[in-house]
Amino acid sequence: MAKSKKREQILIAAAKLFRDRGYQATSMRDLAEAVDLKASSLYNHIGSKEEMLKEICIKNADKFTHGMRSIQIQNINPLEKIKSLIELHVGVAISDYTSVISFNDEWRHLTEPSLTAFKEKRKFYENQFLEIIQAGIKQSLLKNVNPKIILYVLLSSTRWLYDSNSINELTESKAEIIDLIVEGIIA
Amino acid sequence: MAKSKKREQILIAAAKLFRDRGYQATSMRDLAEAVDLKASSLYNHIGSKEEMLKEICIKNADKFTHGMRSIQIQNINPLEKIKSLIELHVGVAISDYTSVISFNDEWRHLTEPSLTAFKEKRKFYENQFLEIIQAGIKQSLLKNVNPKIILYVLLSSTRWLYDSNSINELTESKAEIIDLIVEGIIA
DNA sequence: CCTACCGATCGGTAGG
DNA sequence: CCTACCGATCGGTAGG
Repeated sequence: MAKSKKREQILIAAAKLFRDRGYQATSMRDLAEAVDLKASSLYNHIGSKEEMLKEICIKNADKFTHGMRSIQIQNINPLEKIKSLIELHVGVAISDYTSVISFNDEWRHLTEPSLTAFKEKRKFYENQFLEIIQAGIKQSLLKNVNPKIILYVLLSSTRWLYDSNSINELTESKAEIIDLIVEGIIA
Repeated sequence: MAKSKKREQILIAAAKLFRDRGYQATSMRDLAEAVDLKASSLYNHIGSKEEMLKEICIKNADKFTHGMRSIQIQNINPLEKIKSLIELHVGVAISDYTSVISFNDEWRHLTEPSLTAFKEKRKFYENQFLEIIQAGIKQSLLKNVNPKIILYVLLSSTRWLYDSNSINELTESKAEIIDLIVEGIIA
């Protein structure tokens, strides 16, 4: 097997273990076993345990950054942009639900300078999101509520998608999920 | 200091460390230092590291179970019950945001039989919640959407409250938060 | 409540 | 890619 292929396999197994047990509770020996290797052999493919976490976190952060960029340049109103952003979140969660949890919960185990780099990426994304919300309020498209509250409610409301065991049965419900979050639950 | 008082102090410090660093990344030596003790002395007050996690998780689970019970017996329609439940979630998060994160994220580090006991408590709560949602749909108070999706969106939409640094500035916004979740973000 | 210490396990390296 | 091994750290105990 090509070296990069094996590396890819290791990263996928790592993301899975990080999701199931958490970063700290995953040992390099666990990971080695999952890819049929001895622990020491992992280091022919990866630099360190943290390097894998960093790669998973940054890769996911970039998905959101790129999604944001392509939404921002569209000629649609802030409310439509928000709907697209929620769709982005649902889409990323569904397409790669093993690694998106590291992005959400395990990033705090990064050490400097990766930690700051990650947090800045995230902050940048949230600020862009916030600007869209503020524009939406200004145009009376959104309720005149503290924009940060709207942001946090929106960001968290898709956070069940990747630790639900029922993710498979729900992937076709994207439109319903967006509708619930945007328009509420009332009939 | 009375023995139970010190124990209480240890549990509060533990909840804080579990929230900030995660259960696995918190060592008994870290915890000891936080309460001005040597690691071995902790064991005069607590049985084990996991016992503390269990206590924190179960204590929080009980808050939700009790809240659910008092809401269920009220003579109000399903939609009003759901609003009360969201208020319960916001209230618990605000009143004890250091330990509610263990309840949400760190419980998976429990071992048997505590793990099953916890999961059953949680399942029971979710089932009760689900029944209220189903009744709401039946009475055409709620959108006719997969009730599980509604449940998960509701449960996750308050999950930002305890890892936000801005929790203090938002505690007065309880009504706005509930309104956003129930009625959506559109003006 | 402390000092002293236990076996187990950790991430990672040396050397081939 | 493996065997063999490193120092560090872990949760927890003995004994006073």
